[in-house]
Amino acid sequence: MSGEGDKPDPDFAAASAWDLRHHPADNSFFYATDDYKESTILSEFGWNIPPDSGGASNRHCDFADFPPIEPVLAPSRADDRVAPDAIASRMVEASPSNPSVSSSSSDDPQEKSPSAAAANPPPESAGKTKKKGQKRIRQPRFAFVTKSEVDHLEDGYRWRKYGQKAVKNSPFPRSYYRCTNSKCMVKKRIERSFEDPSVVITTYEGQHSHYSVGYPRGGMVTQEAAFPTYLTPSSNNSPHLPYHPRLPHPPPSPLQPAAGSSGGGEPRAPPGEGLLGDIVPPRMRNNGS
DNA sequence: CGCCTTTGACCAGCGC
DNA sequence: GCGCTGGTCAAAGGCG
Repeated sequence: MSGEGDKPDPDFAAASAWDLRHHPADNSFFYATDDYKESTILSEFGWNIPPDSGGASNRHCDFADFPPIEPVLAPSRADDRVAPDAIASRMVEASPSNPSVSSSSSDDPQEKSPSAAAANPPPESAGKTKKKGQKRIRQPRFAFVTKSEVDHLEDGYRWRKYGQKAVKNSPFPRSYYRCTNSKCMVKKRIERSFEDPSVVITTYEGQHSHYSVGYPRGGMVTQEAAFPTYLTPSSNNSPHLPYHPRLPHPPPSPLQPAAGSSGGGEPRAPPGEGLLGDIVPPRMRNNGS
């Protein structure tokens, strides 16, 4: 990372239309843009965003084509006061080739601690993760910056809100959600950017341990049932019928923030709302400096 | 009745 | 050691 913070990343320089956004509360970085060439740029990040997505404010992406989710940004609070440039440098470290990053998962030494069972417990104990005296561990995290009027974006999974906190330096509270699947430990945080209230920052943590969407009342729902209408990336102008993420076979897949889906997600989402739009990938590619 | 959100309290980690 | 902040728990209430 040395030196990365004081000179522009070639990729960043090329992507002049990108707007660096720093999420101070979590110390995460995002690149947001309205330029359609982002798809090309995103591909370099390992994200496959459909080029034609019907407008910057209602964009979807095909997460199913994503490579295995890589760890992320979001260093701990300890870095809160680090200058943005320095943080950007840390992001470079947050790559597979730099497992030293705190957010790394599989090789996180903390997983060997007793608390590992708490944060990554066996299925039968999922849901009751935190006990007094047990240490928290960080699952791999990554975030999306989306432009949406609603905070909670449909992503194909069902979530249960378990907390809300006021965020320092932000007038908007942060909401904490947990996957309702008892075997799934995935969490996500949702908050609005204090810089741009129209921007929703969704941070996923962990990997879904189940294949499809959640389990709506009445039993498990298959993907086909959950997504009766399949919209291709190029035809997803309708906000009512989100693009169906193509889930890989077989499961489980890496944490996949299935783009806009409504089936097993929240009970409902107002038409035109709650869909992942204007998605911006976290910068987690090693820029190979 | 079951699931969900809300909300205050509690805990852990970190900086000073 | 203290204070701050993020993250989580769990009870209570609401809703379909």
